[in-house]
Amino acid sequence: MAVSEWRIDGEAMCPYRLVLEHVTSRWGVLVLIRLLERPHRFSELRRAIGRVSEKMLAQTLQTLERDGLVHRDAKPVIPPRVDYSLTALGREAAEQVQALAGWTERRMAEVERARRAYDEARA
Amino acid sequence: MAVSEWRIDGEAMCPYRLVLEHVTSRWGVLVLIRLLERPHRFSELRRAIGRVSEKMLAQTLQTLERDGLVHRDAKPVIPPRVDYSLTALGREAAEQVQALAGWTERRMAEVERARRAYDEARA
DNA sequence: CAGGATCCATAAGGATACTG
DNA sequence: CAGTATCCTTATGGATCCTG
Repeated sequence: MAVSEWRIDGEAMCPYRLVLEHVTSRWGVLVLIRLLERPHRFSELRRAIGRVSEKMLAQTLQTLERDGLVHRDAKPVIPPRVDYSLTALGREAAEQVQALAGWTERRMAEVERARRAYDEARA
Repeated sequence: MAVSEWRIDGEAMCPYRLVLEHVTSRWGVLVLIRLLERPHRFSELRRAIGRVSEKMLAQTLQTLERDGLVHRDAKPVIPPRVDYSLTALGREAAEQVQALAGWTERRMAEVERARRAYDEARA
């Protein structure tokens, strides 16, 4: 399958929304946050994130690489070794994403309180 | 259909990831940014965002309301009038989201340059 | 006008098997 | 090990019709 076929976009959308969707995508968020900590190999990322299929991880990494956020360093050795790291641009994106994720964690208790109130109000 | 059935989550995931997915969801991002500007009625939001179906907009608003980020004010008049606005919590979330969206817009040119380079490299 | 209900197309995502 | 290819299931999202 060509890269262009599995891209998340069906276009016909302002281009910046697309990047936004890439970095805020389910696995994009988690990859960026992990790589902010340090570079990771493919299988390290898989284990660190957990419950991500090889397919989705590969897709996510390729999308982020194409957007210039992630750098892929494939060493020509056997067995293969590929390291992923953030580019300067990717680091900026990851910091924004982490800020949002951090806010979410900090406010989680309030959100859960709101949910209980909402659910009770119509039960 | 019950609210619990269309919720974005299939659970079995750490709860904060869920909130993160709500606020970073395709329409969640756009709704929060619009409401940061000022309160909107349902159909105002539809027009402001563009190309969102009624179903998706309603779903998104309900999810955000349940999470305590959006306040829904339904006036008992005919024809119905419903205003949506941000709660204090929602304003915080929206500001984070807007920061991310702002970064994306500012860096768009760089991302497109990276994409061209990527595509050329394998064409 | 603000949505709920229903039906339908497509896309996201996972499992498995396979390869350099 | 780091993916690709294939098949399959489920979820997302839109169109349409309906109602208070």
